[in-house]
Amino acid sequence: MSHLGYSCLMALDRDHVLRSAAALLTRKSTATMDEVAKAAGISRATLHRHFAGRDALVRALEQLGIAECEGALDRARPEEGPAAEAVRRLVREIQPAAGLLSFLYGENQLWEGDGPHEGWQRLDARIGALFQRGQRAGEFRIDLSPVWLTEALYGLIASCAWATLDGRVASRDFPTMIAELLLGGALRREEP
Amino acid sequence: MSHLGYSCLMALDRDHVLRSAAALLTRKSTATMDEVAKAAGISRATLHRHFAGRDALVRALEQLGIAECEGALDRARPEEGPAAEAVRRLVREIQPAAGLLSFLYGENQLWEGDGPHEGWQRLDARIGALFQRGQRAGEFRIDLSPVWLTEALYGLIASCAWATLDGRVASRDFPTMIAELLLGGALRREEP
DNA sequence: CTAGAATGAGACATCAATGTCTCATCTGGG
DNA sequence: CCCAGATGAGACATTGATGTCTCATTCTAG
Repeated sequence: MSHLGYSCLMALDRDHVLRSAAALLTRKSTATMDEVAKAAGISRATLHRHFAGRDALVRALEQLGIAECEGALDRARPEEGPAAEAVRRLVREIQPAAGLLSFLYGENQLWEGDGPHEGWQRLDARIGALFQRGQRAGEFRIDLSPVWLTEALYGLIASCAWATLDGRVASRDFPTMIAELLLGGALRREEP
Repeated sequence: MSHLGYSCLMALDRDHVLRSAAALLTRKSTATMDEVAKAAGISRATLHRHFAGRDALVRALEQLGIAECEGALDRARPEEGPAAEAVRRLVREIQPAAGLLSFLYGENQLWEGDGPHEGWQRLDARIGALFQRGQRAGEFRIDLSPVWLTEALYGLIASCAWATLDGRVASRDFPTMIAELLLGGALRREEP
């Protein structure tokens, strides 16, 4: 195997391990390094060659989660068109990362240090700006702060991801359930 | 100390320990038995005299959480008046237990056994029935299932409890933020 | 006051997860 | 074919939390 081929395979492996770990930890957040290794189909020794320890693994998953969110946000084009439509696009794009996000959301360890990772702050700011744009445009009500709307979006994503895991919500309904509740609420609208 | 007096004091202590533990674990869900004991102002030995182990402590907290929820639900009179008002009452009554609930919500360990505790099922059913009543009365839209609305309520409570802890949401806004978002959503209503 | 009950402090063994190490084996490129 | 790099299997020590135990001290009912 050439040096180029080697690097390439390592990178592929690393990504595969990361995604397997995300899938497992989504279901069982206390899984052992041994279980993570088995889930990825590699030995514990190799797992340690990729990630120095559990902490490093979680940090890598955090980076992955941030990257997926930023990608989803980019694809959702949050500055474009009505804010409500942008929110719907965002929820749709973020669905594949929902499991990983709900895991990270529950890792209090990540939020205990000297403030959250810079990446989360940037995401919070971008999503908050989207809600603020909707408020300025008169689309969104102004008595719910952008900060709270952002937080609520995360909470709904985590709830729905979790409810999807054991079948209380169908996977195909994920985008609708979240976006409709967040935007329109439970109250029935008056028919015009 | 008489046998009667003994039992009484033990019960008081037990409740105090339970509530201290809830307050601590809300902030740091991985707190040690030692930290829990210190937070309650007792020694680790005494803590073990009250609760056989960490598992027993978490189970007791689960019971407490269920009891607090049922109490809140009772006081909210979910069968009375408009469903939307009943939801608002429920959110208001449940606020004091929000921290404990968000801790329990994150303890995946509780949901991994042979289905969740019976108490949660009963609560889910009661809250689901409230949303269903609202749908039948034409108050709530029917394209969001009662199961999802119940799940979303839990998610919003957990998010808001967490956001309250580090000051992103003011404690006094808790009931409004949750009820308004859940019921009305982010979209601005047309002025009649 | 006195005896029994409860507590606090700490020693101690246990246990599970982790991190590190070695070595045999496998694989692919030269 | 041969070798460097990667892997898997497993041994090993370490660490932190846990559960159990003892004993001295404190407190309170009688």
